[in-house]
Amino acid sequence: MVRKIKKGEVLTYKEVAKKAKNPLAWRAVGNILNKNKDPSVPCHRVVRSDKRVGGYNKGKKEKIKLLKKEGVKIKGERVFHI
DNA sequence: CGTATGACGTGCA
DNA sequence: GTGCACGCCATAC
Repeated sequence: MVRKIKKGEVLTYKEVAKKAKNPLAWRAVGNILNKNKDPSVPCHRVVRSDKRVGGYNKGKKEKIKLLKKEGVKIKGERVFHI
């Protein structure tokens, strides 16, 4: 599911879980992503419902940097919802 | 199979 | 805005 996120897209854990199948599994989403450090999965495009970057296996800083590079506006730890 | 944990979310003070 | 507690699902051991 996360793999389907295109460049510049920013979905929340809830949205991902919802599209995945279980709208209530958003908690597991982050959990799985964390352990499954798969480069094929742009997990850095998944943010919290608060629009915060959340975390990242390589560090939230890297996550923010990647997002900004892709054209996502980020204010510190905050992400501008598109 | 049961327990513990987490890149979380929501509610309340 | 911040901190605390509770609840939820999937995974790991």
